[in-house]
Amino acid sequence: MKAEEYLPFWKKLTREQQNRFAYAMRERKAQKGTILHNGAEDCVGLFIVQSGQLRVYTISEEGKEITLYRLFERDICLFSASCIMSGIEFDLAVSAETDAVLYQIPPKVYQELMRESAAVANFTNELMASRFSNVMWLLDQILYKRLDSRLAAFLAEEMELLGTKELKMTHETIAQHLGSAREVISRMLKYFQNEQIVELGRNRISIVDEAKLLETARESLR
Amino acid sequence: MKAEEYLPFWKKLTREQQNRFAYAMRERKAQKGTILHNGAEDCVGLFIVQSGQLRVYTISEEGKEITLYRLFERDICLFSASCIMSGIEFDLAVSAETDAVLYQIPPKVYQELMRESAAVANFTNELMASRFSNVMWLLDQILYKRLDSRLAAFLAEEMELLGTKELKMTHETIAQHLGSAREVISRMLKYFQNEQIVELGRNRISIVDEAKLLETARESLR
DNA sequence: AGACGGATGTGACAATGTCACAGTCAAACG
DNA sequence: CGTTTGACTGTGACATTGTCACATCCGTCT
Repeated sequence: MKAEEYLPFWKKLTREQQNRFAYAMRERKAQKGTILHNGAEDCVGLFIVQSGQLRVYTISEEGKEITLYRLFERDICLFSASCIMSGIEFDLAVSAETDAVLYQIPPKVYQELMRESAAVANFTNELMASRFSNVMWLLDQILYKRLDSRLAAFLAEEMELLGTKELKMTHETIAQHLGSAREVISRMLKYFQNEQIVELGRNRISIVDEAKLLETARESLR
Repeated sequence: MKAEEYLPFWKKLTREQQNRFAYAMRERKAQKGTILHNGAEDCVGLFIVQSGQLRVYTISEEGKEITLYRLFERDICLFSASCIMSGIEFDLAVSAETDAVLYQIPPKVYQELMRESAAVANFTNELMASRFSNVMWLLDQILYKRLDSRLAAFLAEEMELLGTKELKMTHETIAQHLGSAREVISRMLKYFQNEQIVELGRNRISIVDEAKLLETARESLR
């Protein structure tokens, strides 16, 4: 395991701390769809994403979801260890959007190091600030952007991530990403189809006119 | 100045660090309405609220506002020093909602201490986690609560804070707190008036039926 | 081929936001 | 003491998004 590549504070740890860290760290494979963390009660510890893609999201009491942000290779998932961070009073869920390989660090080990080392604590700070930034960005989107624009942006992002114009996903899934309702997404996609931006099939959305999609993602402020 | 009362990490600082901190700290008085911080460019440093009440909010390009959270006595305003926190990529504004007295800590001094002391860094962490929690709470409100419920809750909170049932504020101001539009708030207040929950006047909202107000704040999930 | 279940389509209506403009009140001024 | 001015509030029409209740469709498994 080459933890040091992922952790900028590595060099500032003592040899003993490095050993403790390395000794506690485990590799974990997760299949696509696995729920890695759900709510405050389970406290699996930090994840470092070695490969694959995670989705961090919230679920309301009624079961409505919205994606807060995603994590990719080299990203670190802080909130799967939210129990060790005092001050956090909200629940997130984390799932594997693709098959993924993770390094897992037990919460207690990380917590200890954070208390001992200013470098680790400051790193954790930066990490939290990044996630905070992601959520603030989302808040802006929700408050000030139209849904058609957000939908277009989402489709463009998926296209980018998957490297294909043929997206295999249901309208319901998209609604859960955007925090909207299936019917609304369905209508909007149908509208996109009329505009020749996409072509629709069961469980399939093909981007036909990428330029127009990006245009839609950009325009239409509320 | 009794900074130590406000700062749980105080006892973990060396005498020299304590001196540096105390020497750099200044008292600052701010009149109601003063904008203490706006955007990433100005970096005044941390505030500790000695008395009064601050409002932390965002403004969109079009000028729409929404209140993220408020700070009261003994609270610490982190984002007025957002420049020293790497990882933060969003802009907030902070204003004094009442006349206020603050302790002000220069960004560089705090940054230095954060790098040196794990206690300071961990404290900063907790602080950020708290603010993050506030924003997550707000996100939940926006996504899953009806506006009438949020409005009722806001009026109840104001009543509580000011210790009076006679609120002096404009519909526009309320809209800015809730991230809504003036017309919508006006209509909703008028509805509240019909329901004998409030009584309205120019620049004045009197809570008539507190029980009903609280009821409205509680019920009506989306 | 038929049945089943997940996925999508649709209409009606509710909630909120937007726009344009009208009315109204209170402080300030002459 | 009346008028004026600007801020505040009211209102209708319409756009956007969410909700609900069903209908329909498509692919897979018998």
